[in-house]
Amino acid sequence: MTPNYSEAEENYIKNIYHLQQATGFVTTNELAAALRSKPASITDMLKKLKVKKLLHYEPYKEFQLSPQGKKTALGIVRRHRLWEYFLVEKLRFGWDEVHEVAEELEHINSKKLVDQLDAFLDFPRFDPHGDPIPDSNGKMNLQQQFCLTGLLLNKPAEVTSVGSQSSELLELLKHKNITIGSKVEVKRKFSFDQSLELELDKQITVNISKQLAVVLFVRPV
Amino acid sequence: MTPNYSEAEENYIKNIYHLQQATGFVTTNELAAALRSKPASITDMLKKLKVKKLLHYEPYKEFQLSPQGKKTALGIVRRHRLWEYFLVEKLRFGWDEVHEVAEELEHINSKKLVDQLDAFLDFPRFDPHGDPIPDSNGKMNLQQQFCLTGLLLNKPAEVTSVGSQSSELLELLKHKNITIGSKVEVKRKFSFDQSLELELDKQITVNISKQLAVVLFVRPV
DNA sequence: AATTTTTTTTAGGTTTGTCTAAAATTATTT
DNA sequence: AAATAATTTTAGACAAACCTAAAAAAAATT
Repeated sequence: MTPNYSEAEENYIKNIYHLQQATGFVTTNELAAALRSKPASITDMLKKLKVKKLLHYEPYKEFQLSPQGKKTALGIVRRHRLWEYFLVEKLRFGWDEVHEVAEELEHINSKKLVDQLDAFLDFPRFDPHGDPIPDSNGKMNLQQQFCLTGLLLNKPAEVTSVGSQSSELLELLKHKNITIGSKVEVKRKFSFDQSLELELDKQITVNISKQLAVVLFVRPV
Repeated sequence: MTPNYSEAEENYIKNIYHLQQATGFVTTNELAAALRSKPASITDMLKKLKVKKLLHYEPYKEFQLSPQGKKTALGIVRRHRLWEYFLVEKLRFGWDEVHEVAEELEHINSKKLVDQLDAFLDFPRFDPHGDPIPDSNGKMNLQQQFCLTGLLLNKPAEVTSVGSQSSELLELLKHKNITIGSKVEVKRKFSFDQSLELELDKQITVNISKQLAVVLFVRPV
């Protein structure tokens, strides 16, 4: 039925999928940065993915996943997020420790395994980072979430996801006591450096740099 | 600390471990058959495993795992059997469907993942095939089980494990309604073909060929 | 003990996925 | 529009893990 792809191919597909969310297209250099490899290696693989009809690609042009490629990507994202949910809910991982292990688990492509895991977890719709989990047909709940920088003053909201899993970011969030689910309200905006003063869980007040604000996503409550 | 080995290396180590249970030593041809690959490929890898100090090996001689290699093997076996237990107990897999998926899961070597999984499962001591699961130090419960051919007449016993996971064997067991945990009693032994007449679960009577009897293991009850 | 058979190793080749260095193309600047 | 800079591709190499065919060693036969 659906072919099986190598771990390397899957990593390319997954990263192209995430990168093309922004503008619909991805460049060789962008993808090389995301995969921490060299542009020459990217070109090699792009040609292979094109032959396998996973990618729309012409030399020297930007590229994007074909419908086939997108479907494959959604399968990988589904597996990744289900395993993250499992690790946090069942194996008591911290939500900031799951990423690496899920990167390995996501490559095990057994329909029975994944669907039974989904059922065992009671068909969760969002992973521990707040990102939606595709169902077995690849359908995802859209999120009515947006960037913290766009949140109006004194509007109560809830942190739903973070824009990166870098350990630097997670360290900072832990230190500031911000997690998925934290209740926040923007109290002041400083135009000098675009930093924000935030009220956290109706209690303490913290300051947030612009760099941090752009990677925090919230939903009004 | 402990190095990380490739999937291929782990498969070699695991198979050498199982094969050397019989006589303490393994030959190139034996291992090639077990891994469904060619003797020349085996030789290549043996040299690499020797360099990594996982294997005692001299050209043209039989070989066996070093203490390091055995420890590594026990880690792989632990992961394999824990995942098998998880698949059967939590994800409702049949005990005859778990092997392939567990072969993939076993290669994910994260101490936290494996130890938390172990805890989540309540530290099971035996996998669904009746084989003992090593603890986090590599210690296993010895089994007081023996081959069905050695079971005395009219001694009640319980099937604890099977000597192979071949689909042919599993098909036959399913047909005869024999599973791990079945209660059996040997009623007659026919010396002509060394077949056995068995009473199953105090109810029906079935006939078992010698070839089948040698791969069934039991424990007196 | 010499010959034949079997087992194991060596030599050389293939595929996948990576790399560096150089060439080609596209984009930007002057 | 020409020159420069940035991006992308090509060419050629490399490591891992496999293969086939031939050579070497060990085991079994006569």
